[in-house]
Amino acid sequence: MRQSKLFTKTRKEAPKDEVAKNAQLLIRAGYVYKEMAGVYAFLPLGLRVMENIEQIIRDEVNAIGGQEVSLTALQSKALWQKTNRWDDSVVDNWFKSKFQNGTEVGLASTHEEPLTEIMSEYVSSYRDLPRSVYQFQTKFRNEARAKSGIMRGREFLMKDLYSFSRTQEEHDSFYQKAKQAYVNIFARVGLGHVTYPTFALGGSFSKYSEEFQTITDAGEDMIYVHEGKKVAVNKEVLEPSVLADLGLKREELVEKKAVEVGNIFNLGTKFSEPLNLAYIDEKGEKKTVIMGCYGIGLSRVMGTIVEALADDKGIVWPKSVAPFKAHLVLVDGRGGATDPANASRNEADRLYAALSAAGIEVLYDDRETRPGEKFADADLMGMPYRIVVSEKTLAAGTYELKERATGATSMITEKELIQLLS
RNA sequence: CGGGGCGUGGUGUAACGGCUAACAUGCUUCACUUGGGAUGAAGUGACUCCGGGUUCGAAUCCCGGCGCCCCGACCA
Repeated sequence: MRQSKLFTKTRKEAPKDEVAKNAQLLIRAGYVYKEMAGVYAFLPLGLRVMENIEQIIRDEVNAIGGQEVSLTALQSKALWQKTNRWDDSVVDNWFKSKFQNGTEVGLASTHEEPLTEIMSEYVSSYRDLPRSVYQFQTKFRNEARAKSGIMRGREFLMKDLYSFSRTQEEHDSFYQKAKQAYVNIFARVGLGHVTYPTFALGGSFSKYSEEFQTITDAGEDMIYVHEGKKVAVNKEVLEPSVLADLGLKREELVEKKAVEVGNIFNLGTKFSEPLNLAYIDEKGEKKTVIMGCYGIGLSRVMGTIVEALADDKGIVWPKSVAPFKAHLVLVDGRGGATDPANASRNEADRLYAALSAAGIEVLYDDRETRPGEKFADADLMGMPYRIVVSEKTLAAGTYELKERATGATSMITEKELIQLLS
């Protein structure tokens, strides 16, 4: 994409009303737009990042048999009353509204109820199980206090996966697969080295739940990390009995600030019981379905990547999620865009066309501005590679390649470039 | 929801109760310049968050609202 055509622009200064690094950088670089506290719009570059994260998650969840759906944001009061989760004294972050005829509705903050209801329509025999179903959905939570930029919003995109099993053993087996999928996902989005499966408070059906926590100062949680075993324990369950249970020694654990990027809950029959999700087994007996739920906040993951990897110059995207793998930067020759004999511009145009023809999408900074501004913008926007075309590189017959994460530069031919970016 | 801070051109800031609300940046035009946010010139752009009040006079003081940020509580 030609940067001169991109409707967003970068800003030199951070907005006054943001303190969080993720929001400051994402707004400065034109990835997101703040609508109100805890509510952000995703602009072209930001949407591309979000879609990349989404695709990685989709890959991994499909690989363990997840079936994708899209449930509704509007929820009926009657359904949530069946599980006693409609009342504001029980769930205090509902956004509620009414139809014109007075019927009360809510905006979903999670989807256990509606999906369990749907499954009960289709599950009746042991032959119908196990199943796992997931979606990417905008969740609405009326947080008392939105904070930390896009990391804790009132409206945010979440992947929520739910599993339906016949027995505890069957559930446990899926649980392990889901956990491994999460490990893969966080590795692929570039957070593997700072993300730990973490034991936390369980729900009503298990001793612990598991969270995936990413180490960053922007985090809200305190966790205790065991580097060797690559696991951690949330402060909320850091007790001698728990440690003994997990085979961990307190002195081997290091305290770190972290943000919860994913979680896994054993739900047991908490929802299947009241909503009547059951099956008839081989012996003709009626059994209640065992459930689990597995969430990942995509916008939070995006914010966490910025927090964890950015440097003082700006964002540093992992290749897997970057809106574009490379930022092609033209250092203009004399005459700018209007000079047909501007060799640098002609060559950059040609290279851009050649890359496009090879199926490689890059962000092409063809603007008529000075090099310093372009380099600063490229650093801020954070594409993994920066390719410079200038009179200098023209004379050398190669291009300059700079890696955003390391700052390493090298000269590279067109052929090598196509290979690198394919 | 408790506590604290803050609302001024698009953005970031300044302005003793007193001149036409200043500076920087952005944007437009011209000149010059082209490897790390250049330079000069000319333009553009603000009911100082909203509503009341005090005062000869309010961006500034007072009251009420709304919004934003931070700490805490909360966080399926």
